[in-house]
Amino acid sequence: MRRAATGQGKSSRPRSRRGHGDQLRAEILEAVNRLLDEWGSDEKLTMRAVAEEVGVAAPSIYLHFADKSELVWAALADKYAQLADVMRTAAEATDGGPRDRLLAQVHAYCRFALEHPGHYRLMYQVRQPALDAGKRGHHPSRQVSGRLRRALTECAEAGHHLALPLHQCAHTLWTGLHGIVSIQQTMAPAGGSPDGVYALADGLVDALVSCALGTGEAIPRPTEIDRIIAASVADDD
Amino acid sequence: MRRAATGQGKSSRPRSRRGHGDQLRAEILEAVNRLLDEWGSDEKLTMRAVAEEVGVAAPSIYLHFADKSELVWAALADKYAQLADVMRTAAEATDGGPRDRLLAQVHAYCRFALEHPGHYRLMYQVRQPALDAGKRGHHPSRQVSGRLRRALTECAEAGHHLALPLHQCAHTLWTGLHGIVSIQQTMAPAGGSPDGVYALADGLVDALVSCALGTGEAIPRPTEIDRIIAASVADDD
DNA sequence: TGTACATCAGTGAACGCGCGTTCACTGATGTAC
DNA sequence: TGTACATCAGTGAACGCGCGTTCACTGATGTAC
Repeated sequence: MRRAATGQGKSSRPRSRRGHGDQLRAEILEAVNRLLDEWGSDEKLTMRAVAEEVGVAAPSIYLHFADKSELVWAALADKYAQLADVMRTAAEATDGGPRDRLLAQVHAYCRFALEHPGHYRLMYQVRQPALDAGKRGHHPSRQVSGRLRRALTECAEAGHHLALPLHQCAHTLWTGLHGIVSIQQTMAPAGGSPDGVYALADGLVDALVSCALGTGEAIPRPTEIDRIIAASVADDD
Repeated sequence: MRRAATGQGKSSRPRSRRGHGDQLRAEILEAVNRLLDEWGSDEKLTMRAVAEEVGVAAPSIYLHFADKSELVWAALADKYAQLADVMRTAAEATDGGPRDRLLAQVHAYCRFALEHPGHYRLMYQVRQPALDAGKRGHHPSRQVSGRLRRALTECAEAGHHLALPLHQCAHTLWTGLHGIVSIQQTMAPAGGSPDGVYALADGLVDALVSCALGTGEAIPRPTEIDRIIAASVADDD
């Protein structure tokens, strides 16, 4: 096997220059994300599969990651920020009122989940050990619900009436979207069209944020549960 | 090892009488459900663990089930009906209006999910191969969303205004509850109190079903998405 | 009533697989002198 | 400028484990005669 690059299977990868060993680390993370996107699932995400995708032997991964879970959470670490980013971008690309900007973010959320089911499952349906203890501060998913909360604030300031106190409203919208998306991914026929997801998400927004502009109190008074949610969310971006 | 019943580990089980071989089948299903409840997860649900719980050797399971997935789905088969039943019971035990009965069912749903997280995960977060093709008809989870839909119908008939068309409203309520519950189970600190779940569920109902009794049209006109949902749900009980 | 036999309920041991991970090793590359 | 050497990036082979599943087997029990 002189000519490894021409064989079947993934081609092997040229060894990094001295002092550039860290480059492999980045390539491994890319490979994990590529496989998650390609397969739409983490079921077959094994160390061997990742190594083959990079074009390297499996033990090489351990040069940069202590174990599999460290690898996976490293690959996922910036996904929350990435999701928050596509939401922000979608909002900025909208030239409507604050409610249209909210809808744009909601759609961006759904699109992300539908297009990256593998990542989405890991982000929201698997417990992340690293985060239970370390990294004092909140779960990174707060970046996402935080964006929704701010969009809702803008709606309320513009005169749209919210059906629930601010923080509770944001949390309900977020978990509601998650429910819509995750039921779709679990129950829907595998290849089925996900059009309904967007319509359902729109409906959820309809129920939470009045379409019409009203006068007077736009947000219900905080309740006990709203205060609890607000406290647990305090200082995200 | 004469005295198997006194050793450590699960005690062994007396052999069934002739002609009563099917009794083991029932005991195996009970054991699966017991382990799911005890562990709150299906992670360690192996054929060996089930066999030990019954007090039998692992191959004995294959006398009654072709493979592991057949076993698991057999154990889960009546859980949807069971959930629908606790919801019905909760509604019947309520002496309030239709909205109180709806709330009682919503609470029963949350309680079931919180008390049986292992079952709940399997019911709603794992694809059931047996159901993709076989058993012409709908996914058994329709028994649950069907109950919500009927409770919503009663609310509307009594004059409560629904924020969304009937079927869409029911689906949104159901997926919303699922989102609340599943985010709680994934993100919340392991031992954390689940009180917030009930409050969030109440809020979701508040957003979807007006508290006050109104006059005139109680349900928004069906939309395209509502018709799609209605069609896919047609004839559940 | 006694006995040979078919059948039934269940088992012990092992197979084969895929996985995460370890370990002793290799060969290229920069550096000290 | 040449060369010995330390270091770096990466590997091949294998370990050990747990899993679902198979297979030839056993011993009790009802039944035919």
